[in-house]
Amino acid sequence: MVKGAKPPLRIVSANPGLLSEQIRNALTDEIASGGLPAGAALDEQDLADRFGASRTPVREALRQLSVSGLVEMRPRRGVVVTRLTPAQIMDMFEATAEIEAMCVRLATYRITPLERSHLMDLHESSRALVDRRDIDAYDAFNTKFHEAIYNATHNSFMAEHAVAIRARLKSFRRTQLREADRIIRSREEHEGIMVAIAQGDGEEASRRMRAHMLNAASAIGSYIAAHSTPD
Amino acid sequence: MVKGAKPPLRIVSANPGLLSEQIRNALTDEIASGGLPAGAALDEQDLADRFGASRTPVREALRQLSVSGLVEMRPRRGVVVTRLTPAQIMDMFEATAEIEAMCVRLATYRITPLERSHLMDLHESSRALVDRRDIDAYDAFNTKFHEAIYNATHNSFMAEHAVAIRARLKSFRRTQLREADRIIRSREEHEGIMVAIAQGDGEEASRRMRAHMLNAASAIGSYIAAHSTPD
DNA sequence: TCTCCACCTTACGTATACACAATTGCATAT
DNA sequence: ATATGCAATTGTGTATACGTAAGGTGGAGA
Repeated sequence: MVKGAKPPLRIVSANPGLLSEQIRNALTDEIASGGLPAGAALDEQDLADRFGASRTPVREALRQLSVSGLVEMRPRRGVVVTRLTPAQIMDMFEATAEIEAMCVRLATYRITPLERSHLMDLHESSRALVDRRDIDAYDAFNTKFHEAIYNATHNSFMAEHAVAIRARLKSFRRTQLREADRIIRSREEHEGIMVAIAQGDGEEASRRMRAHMLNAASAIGSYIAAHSTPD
Repeated sequence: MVKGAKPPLRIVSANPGLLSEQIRNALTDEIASGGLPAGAALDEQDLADRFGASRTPVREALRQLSVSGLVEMRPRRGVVVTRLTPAQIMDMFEATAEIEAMCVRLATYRITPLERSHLMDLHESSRALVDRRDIDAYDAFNTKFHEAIYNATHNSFMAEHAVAIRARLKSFRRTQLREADRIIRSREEHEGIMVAIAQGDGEEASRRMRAHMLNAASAIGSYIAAHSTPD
């Protein structure tokens, strides 16, 4: 392996796969995390330079992101990170609330004992995070909690869609947990949902989930209204 | 304005727009209509030749279709029209039923008098189509009927998603109407939904819509089971 | 006759080149 | 000084070229 001094081809954990896919994932993360703020112009050549690639894979990544709605393409006028109006954001939160409510209703009727046990463990684990006010960890837990519910619907199409929509709202959801004591109320609401699931009352779980999501939405509603660009 | 003889900017009905977009729309139609059956291999050069274009716009169209789930891309192994398992199809129909039920519940509470009037006219117009057993016309009406309900949610995000999912299932839905008398029962179910909407009973409208969609699903369930490839 | 390996063909992934539309800046006229 | 039109520049849209991985085919060995 003496000649192995060549660049180690770092197929270490996950092979590089398609360049366009790497770029797509990187851009998705940057947009979701707010690194690329809404309205930011995405110059193809700039991005190509940044990723050390040519424009072709960059273009393909941008085309794919436009289908997901993360970016907007104006023909011949470039690509920008989608800038959502407060009304659009609220529409998305409402849709999310309804979809989550739907998922938890189905999940209540279909969850397996093993899945329910896992979900309860997950919920229990969040107590420590709330006590520590560890917002980042709670946010990560929150995603796992909700995804566990999606999977318990045993409808992979629905689960995938729910995950996609949730990811789409990621950047907005994080701000909401910083609202005073929202994290505490969030866990209390989860508690109520868990009780309803344990009782096998899908309708009640559904109502509680909808309220939970709408609470989260209104927690950031004022934030959005206050910080929305006054264009 | 004599010099106004300049080219009239022909944004008349639809300017040609982007080549990749034209190709994407064409492929979407062909897949939805069954012209390109599930499992069909999509050779980039072949498609490029067919559309009189180069591979670049074809590739971009295919990348976009893969995000919508209409085609599957295996890196370095080509693109094929997505072949859904019966289980996946049923998952999609169930999800559609739930989403439609959600939409009609919201729509019942939010529909404007004008929209309700339009919806009733639309429903009334379907009687003649059923009498004539005009399946193609009824299918077209059906799409308008359901989309009118989506729009009545006054949540554009939800409406767009519902339209997208409905389009995704188009090729399956059409077969179902050919089932004996399904078209008659379909209209009867619409009737029940309209009554619930008129009474302002969103929950009832929701239940009826779910049943309506699940009836449609099971109407083709046996068809799918009978015709599914025995791989 | 079956299996395995090497070679070849095909077509995908990426890079690069070119054409043209849109925007921007400046000059000119009102 | 403001508005309007022209020109230059920038960057997108499409075409083409090239490297290479995946799959097929033929031959050789068992």
